[in-house]
Amino acid sequence: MASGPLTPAEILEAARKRVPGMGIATVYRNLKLFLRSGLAREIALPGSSSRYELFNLEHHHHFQCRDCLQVYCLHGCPGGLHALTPEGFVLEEHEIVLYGRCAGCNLDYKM
Amino acid sequence: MASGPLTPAEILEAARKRVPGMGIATVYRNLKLFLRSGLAREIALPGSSSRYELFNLEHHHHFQCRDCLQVYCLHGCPGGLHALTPEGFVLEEHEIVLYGRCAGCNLDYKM
DNA sequence: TAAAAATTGATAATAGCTTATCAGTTTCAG
DNA sequence: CTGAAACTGATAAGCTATTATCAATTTTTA
Repeated sequence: MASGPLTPAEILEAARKRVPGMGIATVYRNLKLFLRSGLAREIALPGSSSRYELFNLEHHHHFQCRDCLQVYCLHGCPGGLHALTPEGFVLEEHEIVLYGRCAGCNLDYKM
Repeated sequence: MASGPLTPAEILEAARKRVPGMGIATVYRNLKLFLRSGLAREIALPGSSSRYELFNLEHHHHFQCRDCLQVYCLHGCPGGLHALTPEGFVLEEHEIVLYGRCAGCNLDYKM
């Protein structure tokens, strides 16, 4: 299980550990099917190409380390987002991304 | 004042109302300066190119309409994000994006 | 005001990601 | 088996967004 959503290139790299010789086209092809059928969703972050994750996971959010750029899944959700929604708007979904420094990079920094 | 963060193309379009003949290169050039000096920040959303907004605004978040794709600024912040941050991680910033239907599109839908 | 430096718009070039193509292979129904 | 349909990997092609280039113009400096 991945620690967070993956870019197509990362998906390819991971898949090749089980299916050596897989091509990037297959990744994009299946990704598109997964997205269309609602099995996966796209997470866009500044500075890199979109990442994707399976949509059968518990509702959660993400943390990107400013140092190693790794994206981690978090547990839980602060809630209270309806309070931000303007009059007349309908809130359907939301995405929260935290930015900072992960434990590993934070440690490196101190040494 | 814009209702939300703009793509480079939208920035160009807006700027040309005041400075006709401005080129896209100038937009990117100045955007890069703004970003480097911390005057502007980048908002990435799935499906479109990054949007940018001035960073001298009150802390706030965004709402994208699934219908017209317009991005709106919201007021306020739910807080409580430190509770999501794993042990050993350092939280520096965060971004919240709500998705749904804006008042205008919601109205159209009902008619 | 003259020369140097900085900025501009147009557009060519680049870069990166995504899709299309195609021949070879696999799957599967009959 | 057997033929049709679906799928595959490699790679060419396409597409967008961004950057580099360059001559012309504007601004700055002394």
